Amino acid sequence: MAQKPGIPKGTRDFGPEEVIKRNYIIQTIRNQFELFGFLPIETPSFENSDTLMGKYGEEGDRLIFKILNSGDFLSKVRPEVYELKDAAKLAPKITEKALRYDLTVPFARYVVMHQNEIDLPFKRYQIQPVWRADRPQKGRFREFYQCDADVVGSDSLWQEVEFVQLYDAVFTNLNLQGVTIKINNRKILAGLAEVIGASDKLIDFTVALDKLDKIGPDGVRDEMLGKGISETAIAKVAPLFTFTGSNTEKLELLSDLLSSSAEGLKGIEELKFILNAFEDMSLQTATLTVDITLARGLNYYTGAIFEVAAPEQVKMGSVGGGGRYDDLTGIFGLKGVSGVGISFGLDRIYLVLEELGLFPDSVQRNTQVLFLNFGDEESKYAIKAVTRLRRAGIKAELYPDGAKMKKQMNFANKRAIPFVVLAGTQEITDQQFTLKEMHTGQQFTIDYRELEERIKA
RNA sequence: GUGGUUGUAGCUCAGCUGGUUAGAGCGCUGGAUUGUGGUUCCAGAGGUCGCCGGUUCGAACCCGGUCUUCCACCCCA
Repeated sequence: MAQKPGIPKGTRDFGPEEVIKRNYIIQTIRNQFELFGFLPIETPSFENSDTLMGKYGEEGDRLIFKILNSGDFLSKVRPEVYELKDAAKLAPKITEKALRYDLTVPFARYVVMHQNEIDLPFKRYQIQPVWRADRPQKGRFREFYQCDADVVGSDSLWQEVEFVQLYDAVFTNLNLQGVTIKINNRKILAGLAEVIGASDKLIDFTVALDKLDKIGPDGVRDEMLGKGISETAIAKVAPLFTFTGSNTEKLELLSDLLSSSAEGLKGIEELKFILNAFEDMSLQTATLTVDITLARGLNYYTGAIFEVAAPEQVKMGSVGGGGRYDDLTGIFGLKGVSGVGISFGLDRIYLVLEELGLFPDSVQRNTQVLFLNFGDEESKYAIKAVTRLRRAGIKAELYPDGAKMKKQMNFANKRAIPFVVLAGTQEITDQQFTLKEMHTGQQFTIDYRELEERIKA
């Protein structure tokens, strides 16, 4: 009895057309990464559980795919632990490995393990799949690709400036105009929480603030109240909820609000440095905007926070994110090494480009010429020409079977192959080829030289 | 993880208040056309109605469970 095949929830197969388009995006990103001086690394699909666990917060731990130990793993669990039937206690005993959840933590682990082999500052890029045990939605999968570029070992804010340029360069080269690079600073968020006396509720505060565009000022207020932040405290920062203005105006308002917070003012300074860099150096197609409500990845970011929003007409979550983390490698024992990096969400960029019809025609080009098969003798003649064409850089194929012409022509038609060559006994005698241009239906009987020229043209 | 939603031919979908052998369009295969595709015409193949169980004389249709899809929340690329 044959079983009905299927793939796990949130995973996908990719057909030839999709893979070609995905490769186009990856290649574009990779080109820019290398132009900016990043070097490639790869890390294993799975890590030791304790490398990953606890690095992404409580929510993150839940979303990490754990790998069941091999062998008779249950017999090694102490009976009293097993009897508790507490998944949180039992899991670490029976799942010592877990699938990679992002590329940043494995990179931090890599830096610490290879600290004596790498020269700081170290700029690396990494394009690999990651896995999350999330519930799938549009643009949200359980297996997806991240394309990360990070630099460790430099505190310079010029890195942040370059990452903004890198975002701009990639999206410009993908012909995706109108993306918004949102920037914020964790120190500003911390300063705000400090000023309103809610430093202990920093995460609740920022998570609520992050929802502003979704639930509105009243929604944010309600959520903050619900988390135990007082009415008077909220009133102090309420101007932020409704504030619109230029980047400079936003920073002015923040300077007032944060005048008593050293940390907050430091954050403003950092933000200003980055913005100043773009005063006489413009971006190509992206817009850089300060967004105080941006609070992603709070678990390890300590300075700048980035997020890239797709053009407004596309309903899609962010297509990229990143930020600075002053002490990421500290958890693995290497102190005082700062890192900053960004990530591109390949799968979401794909959906956006598809929706906007931005894949260039050239990425879909496949076989350019198909030689029909009229039998073994004729094929012998054809394959020689096929070989010559391939050596000339032309994608050429010989139909493998001596099937009916209708079938072979149909195949070329469905595959959208622009040229077909017919070479039967007559052509062989004359040392010619009959080239058919599928689009127009025109045919020419010509020699090899002209054949190659016409296909190239 | 919480709440909702979806599933019928390869694809997009019909299928009435439960009632014989479950339909259409497109696609597919063959033929009209033995060296000529796209158009046309003719014929044909293809479904245990997501899966398991229940109610019923009788279930694609009602009920329960489960898987899947999509959506909202949570969170995130």
